[in-house]
Amino acid sequence: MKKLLDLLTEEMQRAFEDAGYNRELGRVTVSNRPDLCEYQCNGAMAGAKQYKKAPIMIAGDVAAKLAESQVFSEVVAVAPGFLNLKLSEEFLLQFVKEMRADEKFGLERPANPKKIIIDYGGANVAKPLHVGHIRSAVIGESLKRINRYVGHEVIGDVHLGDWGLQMGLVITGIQDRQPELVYFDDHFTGEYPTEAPFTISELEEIYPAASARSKEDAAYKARAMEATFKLQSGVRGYRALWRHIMNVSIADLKKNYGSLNVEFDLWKGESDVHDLIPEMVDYMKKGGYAYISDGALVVDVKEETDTKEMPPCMILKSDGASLYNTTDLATIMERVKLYDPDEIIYVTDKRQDLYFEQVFRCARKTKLVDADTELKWIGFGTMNGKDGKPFKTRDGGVMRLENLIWETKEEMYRKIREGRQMPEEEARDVAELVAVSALKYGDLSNQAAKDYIFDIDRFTSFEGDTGPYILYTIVRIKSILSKYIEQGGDLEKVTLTTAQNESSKGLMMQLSQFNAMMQNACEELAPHKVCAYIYDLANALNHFYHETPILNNDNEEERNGLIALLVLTRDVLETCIDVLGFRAPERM
RNA sequence: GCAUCCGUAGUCUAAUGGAUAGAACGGAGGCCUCCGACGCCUUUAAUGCAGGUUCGAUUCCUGUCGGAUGCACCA
Repeated sequence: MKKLLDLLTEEMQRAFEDAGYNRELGRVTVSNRPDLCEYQCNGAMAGAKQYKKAPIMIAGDVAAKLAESQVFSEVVAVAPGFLNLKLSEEFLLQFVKEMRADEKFGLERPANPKKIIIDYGGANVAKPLHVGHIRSAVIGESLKRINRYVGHEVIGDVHLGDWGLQMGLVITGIQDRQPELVYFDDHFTGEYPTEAPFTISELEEIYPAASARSKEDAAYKARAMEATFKLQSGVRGYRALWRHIMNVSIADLKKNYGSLNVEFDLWKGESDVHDLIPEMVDYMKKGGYAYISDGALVVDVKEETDTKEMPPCMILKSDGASLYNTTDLATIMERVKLYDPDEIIYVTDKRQDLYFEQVFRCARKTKLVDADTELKWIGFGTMNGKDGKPFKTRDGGVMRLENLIWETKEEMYRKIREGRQMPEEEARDVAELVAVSALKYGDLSNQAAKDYIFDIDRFTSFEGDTGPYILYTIVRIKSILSKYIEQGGDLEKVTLTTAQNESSKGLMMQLSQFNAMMQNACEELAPHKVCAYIYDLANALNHFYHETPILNNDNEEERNGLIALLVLTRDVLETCIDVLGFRAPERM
């Protein structure tokens, strides 16, 4: 189904052509002066030079050709040359009816659906998620859902940090605590226990302790590096222990991500490409791409047009060890081999800008990916505290994601309790849903690249541009609809009718923008556009609700038409929050 | 030092080169015998600075000031 603006533009272009002007001038946009008109066309001004004619004259000529239009109910040429447009109610009704009949509300399916891998999350094994992980998870999840909704095949990969020195540190830490474990007995040949010798909370103590010690104690660090080496070279006991660390840690990560409605299709990590590295390095050497510089193996990625410094992409450190670049490049190689994606999207901190530029250039130069595979990177800004500095706990430490979520839920629970009578258990469940909406909407409503301030009071407020406000609006609609059903109505049997007042027309016009908005949000990888849209839609709904008696309307046909409009609004809102990655309760 | 990104009401945030820069919070005021007032309506206030391109610039270009970030053996 075409986009409303395209239909309006076609009509306008016909008029420009009929009036003897270039049809390309007839582009219609949503009015930015709603007090004057609903839509506008500025083409007459752009054409003034070309035709050596006053813009208002051109606009007048075009307006005359639209006097009988079925699309516009009003076309006025105003100084200096704007065409102010009002939409025909009948035309709008037809459009919204078609939209309602379509499973995806008029969103066009992509001509060539792409296979897209999204690499997001950034979790490390054996380290708890902290607030720094929230943006990648929330933005990545939304991009996955948006692309999937639009019709692409999307694979989300958490891409764990599960193979570096950190694993050696954890293993060494475990060895210190429990040196008697069979995993450290080189002569042990039997089956290793199926039960992990530690819990997640022990694991979470072990890593920071070991990490801190290694920074002061060189001998300890050497032991950790030794352990890392033994793990990577396949020592049986170390691999078995590593497996336990992975299992315990992944179970915990799934729980935490799950509480944010974030789900990954793949739980791959750096370890998965370990065996590919020698092959890749060999390939890069043989291809003449990689050379030794200061002892390290690097690939030059400078281009002549560069204005910024572009250090070479390092493949192996001077001690021969691999690093982040190595596994990321090997992962690209593996992904091409296993999935042959059309596009890979990385969602990371924006500080990694230069790094990904290097990796992408290196992957292209060395032909790990072919020319038509797109590599994209979305860099997001920092989540700051109210002081404008990176978010910290009250005592200045790094806050765990779990605690942030917990605090938000508690705050939400408190607000729900003070505002409504609701059974304890339901209040808890609702608080959870609303808290997730508060966190995610608070994050996603900003452009990803910008830093933003995490303000729990603002995010959890039911007023203003917040997740809870959106949910409130949905719940409000649901409340009327269930009353309608109680009164014997049937939601399956209602049909849209022409707009009965300005506010219902406004709501319909807002609804009609859905397909264009979603397509644009997908192309630009911009969840904040979905947020902006549903905020406007929620406002249009509340305004409409206030102006228009619905259940109290005595005319049955009109009442049903209004109910149909509510159903459509609810469905569109719920579709949008679903792609943002949260859900609405039935009551709140 | 070099480079990248970003500077919009008191705060937070939006705007393919188009009209009087759009919202939110906060401030001021109004609306519940009526479908959820966690709502609605009115009002207050902003493009860091200086140039340039353009009929027209928050948007493009140059300079400048301010902030964030990056500049090969971390991820």
